[in-house]
Amino acid sequence: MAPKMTTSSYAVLALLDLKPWTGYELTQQAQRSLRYAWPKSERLLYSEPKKLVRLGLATTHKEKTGNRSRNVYEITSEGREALAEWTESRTQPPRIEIEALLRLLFGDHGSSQDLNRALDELESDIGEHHQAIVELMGSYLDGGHPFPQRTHLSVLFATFQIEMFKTIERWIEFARGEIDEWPTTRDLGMTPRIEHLTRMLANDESPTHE
Amino acid sequence: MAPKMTTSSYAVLALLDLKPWTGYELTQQAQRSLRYAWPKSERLLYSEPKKLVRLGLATTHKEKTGNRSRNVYEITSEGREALAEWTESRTQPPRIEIEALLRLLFGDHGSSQDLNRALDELESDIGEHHQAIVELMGSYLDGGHPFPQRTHLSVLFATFQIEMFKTIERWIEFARGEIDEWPTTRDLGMTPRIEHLTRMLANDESPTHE
DNA sequence: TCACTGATACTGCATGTTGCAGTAATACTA
DNA sequence: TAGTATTACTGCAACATGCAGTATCAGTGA
Repeated sequence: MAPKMTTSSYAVLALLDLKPWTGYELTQQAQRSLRYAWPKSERLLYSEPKKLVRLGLATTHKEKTGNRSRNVYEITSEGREALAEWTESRTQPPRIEIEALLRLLFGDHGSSQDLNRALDELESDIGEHHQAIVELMGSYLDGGHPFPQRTHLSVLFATFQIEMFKTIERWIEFARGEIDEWPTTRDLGMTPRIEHLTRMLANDESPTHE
Repeated sequence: MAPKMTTSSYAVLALLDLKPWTGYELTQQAQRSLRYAWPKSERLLYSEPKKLVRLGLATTHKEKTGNRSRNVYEITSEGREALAEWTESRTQPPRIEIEALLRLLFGDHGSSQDLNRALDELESDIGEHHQAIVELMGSYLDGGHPFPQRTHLSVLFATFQIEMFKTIERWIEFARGEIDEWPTTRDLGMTPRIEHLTRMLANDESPTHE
């Protein structure tokens, strides 16, 4: 049976539309630039271009550096057609996995220290990415974009990430403040403060902007 | 070999710590309440409690309604111990998959109409969830929380979701405004406007709050 | 009362995806 | 010249998803 084109297949195909890449370059590039929109494992990123070749959407040939060879992949015209079809299909709904929030939801199993540690870890994970994006934007100003004519797309995407990261960091601060006021993590229930927050949320207001 | 405890295993175990559930109830409950922190398929949520039983962290027995039986799962004391260990482990880094943003990154393959459609779809997906949370908060005010003594945790988590959804919706508006000014999606590159945005991002400022 | 729809209550299987271990050449550096 | 880091992958077991399939039960309208 012909393998199925997944969103990840199209992501790799879209990269190949920019220029030919080796398998290794694809893994590096995809992890750098697509990580925040479509995070995929190195292993998969090595497999996808092979699938594209099987489907006739890309070609491959080996290049040699001394005694070591690497696979270079190139998009075909069928590949470009497939990309056009992708554009017409419905996007998949977003999917957000944050284990720190799962810990919060079951925060009454542990101490508020445990909860704060989960928040610290989330802050540190987000902070790393946040800083990386800010630095990337600095490098764009110095002409460091690998495809200068595509800068507008990268930058508009980067605004998304910065907004997200700032929102999460602001919420972590807010959450820490709330948890600090809790005498315990367990059986607190609908205190006046929590009722106030619930009422704001039910009116679609932002408690972190008070 | 003993199967490995994944974060999803602990998520189900944490639900079982609240009360015994049937397999079906677990799938429903997990999809409703955990969807935004830890989205998992129905199929997995049927499998996880069986694994917990194999590991001795839960017990199971069948209950009959007429001719139909269902599996009821209950946590064991070993299960409670395992939960305590989970609390001490490092949380996994957050993972965010948004195909609409992937489309934006490769937006120069299609028209600005295609791009706007991707944004519309994202807006509609987010809007659904957004509305559901607001309504859920309304029901909490009417005493509708299934575990009233745990309301504080649900509500603090809900503030996260509301902030996220509002941020994404605000960004979509912003992105539409930017794209509207583009004569084309292709080869725009570093226009003065894009340079202005890049400079703001490099200074860690929010262009959507201008 | 009887057909029909929708919710309950799952299981099996193919396929997609990840993590890890393993292999080996090349480049850099102390 | 030895040791480390980077390049450049592959194989495999295990995790996870989607879909089809099976069967019971509850409620509704004709």
